[in-house]
Amino acid sequence: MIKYYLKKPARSKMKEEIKEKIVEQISKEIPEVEKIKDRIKIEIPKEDKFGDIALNVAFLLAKPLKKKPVEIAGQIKEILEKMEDFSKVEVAGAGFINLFLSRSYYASVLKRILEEKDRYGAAKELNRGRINVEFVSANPTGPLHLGHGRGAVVGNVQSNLYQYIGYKVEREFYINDAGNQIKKLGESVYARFRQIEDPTYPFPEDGYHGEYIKEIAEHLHRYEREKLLSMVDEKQAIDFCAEFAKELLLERIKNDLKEFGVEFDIWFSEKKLYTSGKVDEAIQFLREKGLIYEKDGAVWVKTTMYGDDKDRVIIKSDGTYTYFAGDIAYHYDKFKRGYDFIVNVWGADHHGYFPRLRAAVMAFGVPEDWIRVIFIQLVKLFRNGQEVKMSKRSGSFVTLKELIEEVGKDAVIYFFLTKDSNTHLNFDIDLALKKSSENPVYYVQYAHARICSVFRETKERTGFDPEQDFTADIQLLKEETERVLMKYLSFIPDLIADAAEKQQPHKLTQITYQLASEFHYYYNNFKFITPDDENLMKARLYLLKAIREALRTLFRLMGITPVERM
RNA sequence: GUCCCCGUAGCUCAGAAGGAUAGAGCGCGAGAUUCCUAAUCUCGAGGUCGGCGGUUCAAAUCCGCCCGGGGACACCA
Repeated sequence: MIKYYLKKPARSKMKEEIKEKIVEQISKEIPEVEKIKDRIKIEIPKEDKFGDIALNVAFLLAKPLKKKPVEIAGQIKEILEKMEDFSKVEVAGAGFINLFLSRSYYASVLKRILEEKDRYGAAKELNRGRINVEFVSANPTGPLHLGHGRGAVVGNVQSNLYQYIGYKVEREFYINDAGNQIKKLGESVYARFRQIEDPTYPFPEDGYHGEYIKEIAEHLHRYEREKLLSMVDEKQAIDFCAEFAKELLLERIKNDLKEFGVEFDIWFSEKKLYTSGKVDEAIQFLREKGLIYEKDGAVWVKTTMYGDDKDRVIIKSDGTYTYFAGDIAYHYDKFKRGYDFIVNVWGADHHGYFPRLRAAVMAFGVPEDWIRVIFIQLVKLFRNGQEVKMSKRSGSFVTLKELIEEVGKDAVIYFFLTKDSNTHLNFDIDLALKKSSENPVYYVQYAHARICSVFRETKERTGFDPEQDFTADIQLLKEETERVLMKYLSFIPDLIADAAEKQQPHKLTQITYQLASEFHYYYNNFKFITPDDENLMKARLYLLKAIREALRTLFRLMGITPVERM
């Protein structure tokens, strides 16, 4: 699937700040550095022996200076060694410059984390722009299934991420309450209603088979039997069933999402688009721009003007609107609301639909990347190593609600975020239920609970309560593991911002897992409760407290519970 | 036919938008508990990054061609 994200690479704050400083120093002796400035990469090496930050500057200067990268690196090393942000500067490999951050730098990082708490690194003000994220948008014709759940998590977490980097986000659910699906819903419910008294009453061929349809029919039979049977016109009865079922199912959807921690600011009704004349308004707008014409008795829009393969019909020859017409009107409405950009979270099966919608939207006069789409691939459920086959048509499928009831909200969210939304996801129910390190959800939650446990134990044993505000001397944290932890903590805002800008919320699970893993290692190799060395104890607890806040920041973004006791 | 996505360890997948010896989890093999939670950790084996060219100091990553898998191309919603 195509990845539609911001074309500009992430400009993370910390890396940019460091880069500016470094370039400033180098340019004093090597002015050529200004020319290759944009290509300088501030990298966080995978291996700690390569330092906290790696620079590729020497490679970039090789050509203009006509010297070997290693020689240039040596020269730059001497310049950077004078800067106090770095405790050590090394030249390695063919010309990498590895920088080691100093303890005083880390002290400021930890302090900042404890001040910002579970909003570590988050934008203080939502002044970067106002955007709209539309997701789930399930037809109110049945319960939410796993695909919707994945879309809900991805849409919600991506919204959180946008807020983290400073956007004001409006979450929107588009209710497909017009058209054939709702009609089928009404027919299905009505047929089940009639079958209660007359089992031979025909069920519509492509109707909805789920048990919930029967339940609704039974409810109607109990409370609205006379009313429905007295309707002379069957169509009227079907409409009544449709309306009743739709409202009920929509309520259920809302409740399921709420329990899942997902809430919307706007519930937008498709039906209202038509009744309020917004479709005609949008078509009129396009007509004035000369993008509308008639052919073969239908009305077409010239989407080819904006990169679509072919023009598209918006009013069929029978006079009714196509679904596309509704979508154009819907997006015209969003356009008029004045967002800086909008994001749509769609099932991957709508992939081919994107160019045409983008074309229509571009006709409104917005740039190409004003509309962005995140595609959600299929979720397959596995139990006992076997795929749990799902079919909505036959009515045999596991709903989102059932899955949450079985494995818990946190596991569902976490598992939905383990892979790029763009790739197929295998959901292993057995793994999600395991209470061991194999289960990543337990693993990360346990890290948090463990820190809480250490704090409780500290208070118990020493009388010192780490939950209170206190200060510590970070210089005492001399272990390699501690340095690695502080380094990782310092880069977390960059990593989150990166995930936000690339629209890859699944990176949050990776960031979280890595932090948890590093902490577990620390726990297993060092003692934190050391009353005979109170200063060291406080320094370590101070670090633990920062780790806990960073975990909480990540949990908060994902919507996962920071469990204090397990 | 046109277009899009994918191909990395036995399996599931990462790979900080071109960097150092390609990583993790599971699985496999070997170990650790008088201990703040073993719901944890340590070590090891395992690779032609689908193939062939190209771009450059440097390619799993960018470009071209080929092979294999999946998907999209409605006056459906």
